Amino acid sequence: MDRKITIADVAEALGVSKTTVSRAISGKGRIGEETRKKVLEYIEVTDYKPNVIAKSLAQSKTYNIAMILPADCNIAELPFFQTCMYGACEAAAERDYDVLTIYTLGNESKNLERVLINNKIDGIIQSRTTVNDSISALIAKRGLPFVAIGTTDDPSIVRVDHDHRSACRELTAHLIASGLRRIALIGGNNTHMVTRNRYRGFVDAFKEAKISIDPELIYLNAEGNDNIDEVTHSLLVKGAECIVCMDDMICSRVLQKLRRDRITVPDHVKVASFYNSSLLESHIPAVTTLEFDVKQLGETAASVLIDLIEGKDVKQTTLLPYHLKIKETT
Amino acid sequence: MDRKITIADVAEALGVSKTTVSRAISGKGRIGEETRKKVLEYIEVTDYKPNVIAKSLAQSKTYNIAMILPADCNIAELPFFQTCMYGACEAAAERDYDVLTIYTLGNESKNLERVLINNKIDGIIQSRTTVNDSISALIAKRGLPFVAIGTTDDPSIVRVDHDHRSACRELTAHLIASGLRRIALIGGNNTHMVTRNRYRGFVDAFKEAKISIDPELIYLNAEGNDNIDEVTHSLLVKGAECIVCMDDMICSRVLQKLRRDRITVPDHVKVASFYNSSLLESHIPAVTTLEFDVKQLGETAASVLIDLIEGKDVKQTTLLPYHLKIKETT
DNA sequence: CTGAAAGCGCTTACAG
DNA sequence: CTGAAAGCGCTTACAG
Repeated sequence: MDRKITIADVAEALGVSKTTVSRAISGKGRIGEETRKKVLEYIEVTDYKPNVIAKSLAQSKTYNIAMILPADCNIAELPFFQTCMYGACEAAAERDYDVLTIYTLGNESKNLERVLINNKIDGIIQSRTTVNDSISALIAKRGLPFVAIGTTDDPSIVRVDHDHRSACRELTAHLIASGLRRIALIGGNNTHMVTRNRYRGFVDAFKEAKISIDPELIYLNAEGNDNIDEVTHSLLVKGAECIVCMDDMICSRVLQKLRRDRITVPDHVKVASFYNSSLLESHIPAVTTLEFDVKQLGETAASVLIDLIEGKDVKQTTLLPYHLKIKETT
Repeated sequence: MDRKITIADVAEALGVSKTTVSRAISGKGRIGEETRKKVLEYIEVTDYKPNVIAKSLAQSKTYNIAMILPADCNIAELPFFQTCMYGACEAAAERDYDVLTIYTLGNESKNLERVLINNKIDGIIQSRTTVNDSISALIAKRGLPFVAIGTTDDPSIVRVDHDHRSACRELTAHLIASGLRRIALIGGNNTHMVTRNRYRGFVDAFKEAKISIDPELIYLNAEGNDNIDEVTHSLLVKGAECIVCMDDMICSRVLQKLRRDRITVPDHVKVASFYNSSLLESHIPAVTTLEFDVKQLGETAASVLIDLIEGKDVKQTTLLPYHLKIKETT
């Protein structure tokens, strides 16, 4: 491979200064239309590509963003994070940024700190927010542009999310409207903000309908298969007419348990999920769920972050739409 | 945030040259023990961290590697890629490298090309190899250090993989040894090298046992749930005594189909899988599978790649071990 | 509108 | 063993 052509080569070949070439490329600073065209044409022909590292050093910018991913997510959450990541990469590439991945385990953040110290990124996307989020706090302290996917305690943090609360309210309201009263809820890890949001939406719908919730029918932090089996069983004993699952992992386990116990859906009991991943995709009967465009979520997060990095105005909160899919299980 | 301290600051504070400070940190070049200690101590106390971008420019190195991930993998493969990626990130961080993600869709590679052009990486890990891999070819042409996870056509490519062929041979041999003869095989996408390798191992075991394979019992490219249901059904009709599944997605679908049809495992038919993900984790009865340490695979790939980048000698092929888990389904 | 020059913060022959 | 200086390839006040 022959030596890469540099801005100096271009300048010399064209008989102009490096400054001029730089301006033609960046579009910053005054420059004659003639000159600009000449330069742009030449770099097009010669396929000159500026060295991003040199640009980084001169501008103190890396054109990299980081995505923080939980190393300890369960298998059902994987498609979410992966799709988010995919969307973020696509949107970043569109603006000539790359994304580097940082895994965090619980509140441990040594990899994040390494990357921050090494100045390898211009901004960060956090893919999941938790209660008392020490990771968010760490980033905020560094003053690096930062976007959280999800809900945060700290109102100053820019965030992007699906409108889980409204979505879950709407699904629940639909169930209530269809005559159901004893609606049970099984939710996952309650330190995740998303769990809390979904729960709030559930509560909202009951409040609006002026019906009180039977606390006996609410189970949060129901992780692990055995636990879910037990919960499902006891909900039926307590006369639940419908079981709403906060995620598809839970839902698919509930459906399995019901099938094993020969309890038919929707005849004996209705089932719905607050999420719609490929886990439930081909389930028969089709499951009533909420549908969110996760790739779009990742794209939006990256796009908002880059706006932030480039000093544009961004909304503090961007809420993405959802779709309610009413199917056979309810 | 006050201005970051630079190598010049350190040099000045210590009354030495930048050269000396640089040498103390990098360990390259002669330097007095006294001086080195003094410098190291000072940067320890002041928490000086060299600017990686400047280092990059001076050395034409980025301390970034890229991991190529398929954007179109199915949900059952996700844990594999994610765990691989996690392992790679951990191993890279250990040596102060970061990893940036590139998604490719089929043979499309515009994101890869962008990253190559921008000189943002020192090397690449490809997470899955296919037949006639145009991505590999593209990278090889650029002359960038490159490690493939999996098997490649091109023998010059450095690769890291689990020993799928031996593993599948051993599992199959075990089944044969336990008296089974009509052993069926259901495999996935046959343009993936891993599918071919597993198939070869299956064949190896039959050859060794001097038993011929009934081609009627072999199904490759069996993707999609409906397809797998049909295949399962027809295999039973053809008198299969055991169904070996090449991956857990297939296996879990086969088990589901058998359950629906009230066919008991292992009484009526035996079942085994060439892979062991959390998909099958809590299945009852427990499934006979092969076990691979995927995180270790990612770690090894990153570690070999960085060796390659740093000019160390690496083995052309690194094959990682496996474990055969004989359980109740056979 | 254009350019010479300094600067970003490192590394590394070269000389001593 | 140590240092002055040039260089990596850009950007950006500043001057004209």
